[in-house]
Amino acid sequence: MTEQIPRIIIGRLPLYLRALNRLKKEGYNYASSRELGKLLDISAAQIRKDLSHFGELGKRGKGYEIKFLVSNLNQILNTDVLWDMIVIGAGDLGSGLARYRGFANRGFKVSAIFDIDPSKIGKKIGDLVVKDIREMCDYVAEKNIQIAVLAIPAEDAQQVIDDLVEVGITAILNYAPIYIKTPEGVQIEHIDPSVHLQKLSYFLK
Amino acid sequence: MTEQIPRIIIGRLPLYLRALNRLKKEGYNYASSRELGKLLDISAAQIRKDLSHFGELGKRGKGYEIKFLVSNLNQILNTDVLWDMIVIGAGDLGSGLARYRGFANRGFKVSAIFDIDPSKIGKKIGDLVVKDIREMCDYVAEKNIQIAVLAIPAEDAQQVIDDLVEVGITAILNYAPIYIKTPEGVQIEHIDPSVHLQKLSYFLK
DNA sequence: GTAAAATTGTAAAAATTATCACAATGCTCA
DNA sequence: TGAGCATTGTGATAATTTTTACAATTTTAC
Repeated sequence: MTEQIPRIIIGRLPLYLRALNRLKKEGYNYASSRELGKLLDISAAQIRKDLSHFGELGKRGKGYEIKFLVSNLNQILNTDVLWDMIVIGAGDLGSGLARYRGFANRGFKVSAIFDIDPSKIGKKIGDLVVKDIREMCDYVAEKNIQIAVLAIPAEDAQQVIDDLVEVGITAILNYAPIYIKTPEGVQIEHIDPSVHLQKLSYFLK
Repeated sequence: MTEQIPRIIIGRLPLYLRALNRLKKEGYNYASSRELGKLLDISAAQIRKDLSHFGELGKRGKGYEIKFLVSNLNQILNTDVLWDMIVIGAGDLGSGLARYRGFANRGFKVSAIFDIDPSKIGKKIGDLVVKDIREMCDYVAEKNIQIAVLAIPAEDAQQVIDDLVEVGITAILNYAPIYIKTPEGVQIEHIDPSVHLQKLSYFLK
């Protein structure tokens, strides 16, 4: 890829993928940009333009062959393989993530979960056993893990991130309600339900 | 407010608020747009411009008085009151949300949790007891609830939303991995960890 | 086999969003 | 008290993102 694809476009690709997989499951073989747009509340032109960055993926007069487009999007997003992730924090959220069935068919797998609390270490969560956070760095280095999911209190987040980056983590999904500094080249996404709720409450009353 | 504030600006206000509250806790009384920007990785000019939509909230030469700005942002976002919310779905995620301590000081409170599964109904989660989903509509109508958090499988989401909107819900935080249609005036935000992870995995390898 | 309909891919235009640059103002400190 | 410093608020400008509009192409229906 010679040109740099804007991040805002990358952000929409997973939505296209999700919608396409749903249509596939419902038995469709083709989807037009108009149908897809209606399903996602995104303009058809935008979908076409977004996809056009990655080649001519559609068929004039017919639309996009779902299987083909799904395969292409998975390749673009690097989700044509299964990425091992670690979860840090075995509270309600971390446990939920470790047990979550929804990752597998999206390209991800929780391969270990860590906590600092001795009362949680050794506990079984789904197929996993909570490991001591002191084993975290060795685990990441040894298994060559690239993705970490942070489900720990805000005050511990920066230190843990620093440690993780040191041993090779390059992608972070952060549930701690705090902004975290990462070096160039380490990607981070934030999920804070309160932030979303506050966006919503602006419109209330 | 006569002019319409762009949604993208509204979306940043909760981040400002979160950073300001952190600074306040650390003992600061004033914050400049430059300091705030550094903390959030947002340009100082953008922060100033965003805030300028709501009046002259800063002091030249000094910065923004944190207490004053926090109070203003809370008023703008309607989080100067505590909103009762309901959570639908008492799985790992729903339970985690019901127990989550982080909502209270952000303006929200889980006031009830519902599930369809008889084995979950009646179970205690934190201070709450899981209610039968058949009571959901009456509860919303009677208590005048406006915010619902959806933590149920994708295939059930649209029907539940339709029911909720019918009885007066106007803001939805959706954890179901699916796009959902809502009528004009009903605001919705989506959280799907796989979508975030796929945005990250684009940059891997 | 042909005409009408459907749909993509994409240049150009429009709209939106972010940055720059600086006058205006208040603070700090000798 | 006044000079210098810091910082806001904001027009103007730049960059990015979205929409429009349509030629090119394929499919569909008769």
